[in-house]
Amino acid sequence: MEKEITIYDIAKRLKLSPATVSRALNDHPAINSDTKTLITAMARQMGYRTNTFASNLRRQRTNTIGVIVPRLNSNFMSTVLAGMEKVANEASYNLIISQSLESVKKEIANAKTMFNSRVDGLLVSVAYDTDKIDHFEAFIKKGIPLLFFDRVIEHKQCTSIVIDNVKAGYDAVTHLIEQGCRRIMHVTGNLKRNVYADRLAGYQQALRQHGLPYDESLVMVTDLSQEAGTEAARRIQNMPERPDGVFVTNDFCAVCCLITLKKLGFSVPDDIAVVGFNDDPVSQVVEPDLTTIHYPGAKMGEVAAQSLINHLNGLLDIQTTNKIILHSELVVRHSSLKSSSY
Amino acid sequence: MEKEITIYDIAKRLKLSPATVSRALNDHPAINSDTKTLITAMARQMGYRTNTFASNLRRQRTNTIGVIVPRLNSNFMSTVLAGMEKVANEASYNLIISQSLESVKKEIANAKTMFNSRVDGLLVSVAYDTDKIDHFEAFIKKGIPLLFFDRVIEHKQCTSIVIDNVKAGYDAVTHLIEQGCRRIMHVTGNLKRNVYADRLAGYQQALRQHGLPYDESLVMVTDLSQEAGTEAARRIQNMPERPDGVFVTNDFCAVCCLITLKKLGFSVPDDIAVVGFNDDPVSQVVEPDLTTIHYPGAKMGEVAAQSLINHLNGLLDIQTTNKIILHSELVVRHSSLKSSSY
DNA sequence: TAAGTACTATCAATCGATTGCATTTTTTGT
DNA sequence: ACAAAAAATGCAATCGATTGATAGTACTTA
Repeated sequence: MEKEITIYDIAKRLKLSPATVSRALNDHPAINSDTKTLITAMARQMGYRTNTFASNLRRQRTNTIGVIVPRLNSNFMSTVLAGMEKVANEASYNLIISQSLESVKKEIANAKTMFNSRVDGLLVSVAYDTDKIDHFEAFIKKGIPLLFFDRVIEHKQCTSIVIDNVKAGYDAVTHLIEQGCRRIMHVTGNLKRNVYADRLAGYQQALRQHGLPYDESLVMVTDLSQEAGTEAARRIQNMPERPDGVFVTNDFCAVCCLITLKKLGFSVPDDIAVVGFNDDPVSQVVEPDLTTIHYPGAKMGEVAAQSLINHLNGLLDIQTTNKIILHSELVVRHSSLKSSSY
Repeated sequence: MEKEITIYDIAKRLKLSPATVSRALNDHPAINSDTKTLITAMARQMGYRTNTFASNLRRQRTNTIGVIVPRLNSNFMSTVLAGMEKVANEASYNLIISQSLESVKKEIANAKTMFNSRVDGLLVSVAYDTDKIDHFEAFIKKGIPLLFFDRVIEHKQCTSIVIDNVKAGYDAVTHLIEQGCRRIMHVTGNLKRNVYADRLAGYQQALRQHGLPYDESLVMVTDLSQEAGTEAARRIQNMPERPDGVFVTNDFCAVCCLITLKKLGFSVPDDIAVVGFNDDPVSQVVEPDLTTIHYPGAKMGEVAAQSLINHLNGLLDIQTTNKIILHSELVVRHSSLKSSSY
């Protein structure tokens, strides 16, 4: 455990003032470039490392971005985080990540921690049942930029990063209709969440546009877990008028549904076509492989982090950009291609 | 943007000294409990939040744990991280996460950042081709606890958290042998990494113990990507003496191999049995579902974080516990059950 | 040559919480 | 009621970097 080197040590050694050393290390224009070279060299030689606290204390910023997500361990979310980490790292920001585990209560606690850790900005994808955002008010009041991604909550002071979920839902269902489906079931999540509400809207829009009736009993709100997928398949089996297509807003759930359907003797896609959402790797593994909506996770993470950082660096004002919509697209695979259309 | 409240503001308001306020807020025994109540109440009322930098600057610790992983977005890793986050959060530590993207160079950069951020401790799973750990020496020298998990590097000053990879490999291969396999291929990753080297050792041990020859040409070192799985299947097809079993040390890679094998006309498990590693969700989706080694990711994250935190709180000395081995087990599914044994 | 300009570098205050030591207040025992 | 012990509080230095104001130096320019 050697002693930590400070700018004072460097200053003393070079018979300069700490102020000069500080400025030199920060590449301040008022310092002679020879002096800078000298100081930088000495700093390296002495093994100096800047003390972030002292610096933060003085500057009142942390170079840290907080991230709150429902859960870390989903393919989609970890991909988003990977994208954020990449951008943040390149801009030399640190990322503090915490998960709400889909509970508002934990989300509130996490927000408080982030607030106390004085993150420079916050990236949030809200929990399953969050409906107020009082717990983020503190950030807004203090002018700490707050940016929602994927599961967003509309707020005039916050930017949100999303895909066009209405269009995605519309595309998925239109595709099913074009494959000849006339009775399409929709398995989705909590409709409080924009992502699910919008996809439902897209579903309805597609039906309407193709002259199909909207039957509320075909919409199944679940937690989109694997069990929910299995359950959906069972329910389909027990329906008097069975659907000939199903649009599930989560790949894993869709895959479980698909597998169960097969077990129950249905032929996919001929008896019933299946479309998922997210383009999770599993969608390529299941048989038949799953038609799904490709969701640009890494991109979303990158854009979110980059926008926030640009805002922090004064390059872009988040307040003015209220919404960023990323491109998503339907990936057609075999789970939805009825043989009649080959 | 309101002014930030400090202990000085509270002190002035209550006509006390900042020292007393500080002590009261930290529940110092020398402060009268009535005074404490008074101060706590006032702090809440005024909306005080502690300034972590000032505190850190003074105390020389950060309540932050650094984590360096190869990549965030794998099922296994995100599960580990979820476990870590849970424990850290409960102990009110923050987690700074960064990914090396399997490159030593990035790993070195990340380590430097972590060092400069003065994390209180570091949790590391090394990159694909890391072979020296000079970049962690700084931590060791400074007495900053360093703990490796999963992909570990032996070091007498560091604890490592692993599963018994030799045993896992042994179990997997023994199972294949018991199913009647006599010529077993092994698709694995860089043998510099303990996890792969150990599994290979287990593979060899199982062969030896059952009187089967070790044929080096059956061991295929790859990057364990999905393409590698496909490639492995192709190679199997082109072998003069085809194997009747394959042990792949990664589920996703195994699944791709399995699917390709099927496409090439092999019957799984009858022509060739497949065993994977990790118990990734995909292993239950593929058909036939994949026999694999269940790997306790969340547990590993929890144990790693908890050990580190205990050490930091002086409850446990990391130096003495040199290695923690978690339990893993073989999960038998249909990809390896030859019909003769039904 | 005096004054003006542009560079460089320094001074000293500041960010907010912590803590060893000193001081004041309260309690205890006689 | 008073000294001694115990409890509660205050003082002031400290952690290290930053920065506005200021001073010194060298070089121009009139």
